[in-house]
Amino acid sequence: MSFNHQEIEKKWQKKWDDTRSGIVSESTNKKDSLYYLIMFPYPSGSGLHVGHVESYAAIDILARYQRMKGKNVMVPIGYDSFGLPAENYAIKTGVHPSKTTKTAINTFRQQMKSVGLAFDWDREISTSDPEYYKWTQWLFLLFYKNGLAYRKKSAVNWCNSCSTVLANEQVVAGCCERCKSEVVQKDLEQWFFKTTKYTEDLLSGLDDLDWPSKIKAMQKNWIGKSEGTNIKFKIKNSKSQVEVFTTRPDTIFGATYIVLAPENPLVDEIVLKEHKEEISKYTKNAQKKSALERTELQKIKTGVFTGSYVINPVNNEEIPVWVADYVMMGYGTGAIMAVPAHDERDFEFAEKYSLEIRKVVKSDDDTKERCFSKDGISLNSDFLNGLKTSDAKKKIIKWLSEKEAGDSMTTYRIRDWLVSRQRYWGAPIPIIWCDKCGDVPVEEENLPVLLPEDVDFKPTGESPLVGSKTFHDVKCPKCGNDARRESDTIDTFVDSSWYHLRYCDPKNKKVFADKSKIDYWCPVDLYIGGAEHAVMHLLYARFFAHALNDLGYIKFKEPFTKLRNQGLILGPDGEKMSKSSGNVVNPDTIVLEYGADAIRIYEMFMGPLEDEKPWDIKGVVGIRRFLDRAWKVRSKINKTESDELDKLMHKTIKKVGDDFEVLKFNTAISQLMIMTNAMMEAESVTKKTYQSFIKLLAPLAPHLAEEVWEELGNTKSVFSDGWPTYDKDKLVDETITLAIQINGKMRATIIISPNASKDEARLIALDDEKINSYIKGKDLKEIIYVPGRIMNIVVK
RNA sequence: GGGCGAGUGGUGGAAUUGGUAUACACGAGGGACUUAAAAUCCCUUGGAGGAAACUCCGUGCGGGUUCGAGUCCCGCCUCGCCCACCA
Repeated sequence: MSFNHQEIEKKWQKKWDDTRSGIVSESTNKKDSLYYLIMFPYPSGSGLHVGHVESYAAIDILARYQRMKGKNVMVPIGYDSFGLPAENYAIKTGVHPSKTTKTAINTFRQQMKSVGLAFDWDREISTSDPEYYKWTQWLFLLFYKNGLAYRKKSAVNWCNSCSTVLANEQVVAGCCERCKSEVVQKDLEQWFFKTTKYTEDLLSGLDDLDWPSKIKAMQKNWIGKSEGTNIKFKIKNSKSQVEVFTTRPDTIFGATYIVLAPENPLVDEIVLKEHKEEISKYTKNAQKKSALERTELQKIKTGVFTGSYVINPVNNEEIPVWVADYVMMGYGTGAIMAVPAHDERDFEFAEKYSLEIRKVVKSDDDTKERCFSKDGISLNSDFLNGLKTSDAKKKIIKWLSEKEAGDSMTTYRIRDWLVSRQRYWGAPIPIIWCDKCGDVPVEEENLPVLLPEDVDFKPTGESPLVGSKTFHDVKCPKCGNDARRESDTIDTFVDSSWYHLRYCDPKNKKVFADKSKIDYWCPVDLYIGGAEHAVMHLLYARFFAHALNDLGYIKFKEPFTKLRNQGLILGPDGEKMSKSSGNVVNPDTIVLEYGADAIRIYEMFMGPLEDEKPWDIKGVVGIRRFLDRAWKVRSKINKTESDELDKLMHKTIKKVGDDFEVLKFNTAISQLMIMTNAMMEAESVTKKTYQSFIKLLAPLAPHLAEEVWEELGNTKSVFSDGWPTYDKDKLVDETITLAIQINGKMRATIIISPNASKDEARLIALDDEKINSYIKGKDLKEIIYVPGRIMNIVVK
């Protein structure tokens, strides 16, 4: 006999929807509040994925568990609904993104409800909703007014395929993070957020976070702090100087040439007439190259001599200045001093162009032909000779700074966040351009700046908003003259940088969220999502929190106290699920055939939450069998049960609770299976024990638990009756099997009290026939006894 | 090149953080029920040897520490992910 999951699910899902019991979270003065958050989904047309179900089920189970323990838990849900897929779909089909988005959201909601997720539906938000993006625009203006949003012309990443600029974080190995096509450099005037204002805070803030070390490392890596020295080389026959950045100032006596990045503004200034043509050809060519080409591995280094020389401050030597695209403008000062004897890249370049290679650091291994880039002892370096690299660095920095020829300098890889996009489906940037007044912010009472409907979606390199008749032309709020709106939209990563704040107070019309409500819920106690957001969303959201903290809007700097990444669920073939491989598992069909409880438990039972693991439909069948057995235990209910069963129940209560606390759902489920098997084997089970079991199962299998609970004669929800408690005395057994090792090898077991003394244990062990056969005729050297764990008899 | 992580049965994975390796589940084999199948229930299931009691081997490889190592240390191998001409 099997239970009818379809009927049960329909019944309880309706009941939960009607009563909203235990789901709606109020900010009260109750202290025990928890804020659990999952990274909200992009509502794609293909619907909910089994990967979504994994993290959502995990959060849902924890939330239900904590609510049973009396905590006030908020688990909100919403949709990251602005973005390119809907817009690209519109370009192809002509269907407006708002329409497809609405449909997709309805599908998502229905699917999430079908797996019994107890989200607080009253807090549902959607980033493309004007009620939401009004506040995205408001925050943009807040940043603008406080100097955290600014406009600047610079070389930016441009994706031809997406027809928009991209932030540095959205360029992966020279390609667009979204569409994987090549990214090129363009000189454009764009809007930026000043993330670099909080660089050090973003770095140090990582220390106290309970986040996977990998994500912390990635953020650290991305911020890319590098401590080195800025050295000034005077240009011969000029008042100007070249500033270079190096982490090895101790090798300055080995600097045999200088390299400028092609984009370095100094190039034009110092290049000699006879070299001008060649240089401009080279720099133009370099600019045309994509970031991918520039950084391509094994690339043959190229460069051109400028004709100019600089003076080395330590020995007044004249050093030639070259331009080469192996030096990047975006890092350090866009110029380096080349020390070919001690840097691989410089070595390669020097060999090619026959530049001097001068050794100034002694290596441990002189037989090596190639350059030596590790630390060693300085030589051929005048006053640095004989010093260890670390000491030489100190000495030269002191020397340079005294001569005002250089100083310590810290550089970072992180750049300000480019937030404008030349695309339609996003929040319009709330700025008005006036010929007289320049850029003027839209007044607060005129927010939101609504997305116009009368646009041609086709990207032209300009924002599609440019073509709108209703949108573009406005009066300047300052002077009243004819003006035009900024037509770019805001990067959708801005939308998702503050949604966790809006959840605290999603319907507020006066502020983005009431301060007291943010104080009550935030920061987020547990955040679950994919690791792919390591340096984009998570860094941006942290920046927002740091900025809003700085501006006095929130009390905390770090928005997500604890973070966990769910592992990827692979297809049955062990490959990443994708439409093209045809290995995508649709949760709907699983829910229909095996039930919502089965898919929830199966996804938790597959393995540790953070691991990558393949889908196996046989596993779902196994879980369904377990649920059927758990259901069938009802027929065993009687007045009595064995002591062993009672004890096992208490152990199970402890184990399941402990495992939930640390998100080890797989072992919690395994314990429930052990309990179920024991109940099925038992003569009878008391109602009390079975009810406790059902409560433990309830967070995992809420539908089944509610149904059984009601059948057992309870009138209120199983979730309203509290989490079972265990009796400590019942966790220990009167006797246990103790493993006996002889010389470290497991040889026998004895039955003994877990807290027997060493003498007692020794007596029993030495009385054992089998043990005796091993130690007969040998010298007993030592007996190691760990009560309740092991005894090791050492003989010779 | 740098950083992070992982290697345990046929498979997914357990192992109280140094104490009976392989819990739980899947799969496989055998049996019961059935006209038959499905479902369900019971038994077996790391490898090798043995009729059996039992013995030996066994957590990627090689060392080490320890009474005792999947777990700690040193040196390798393999795989995965992230970053990378970062000066």
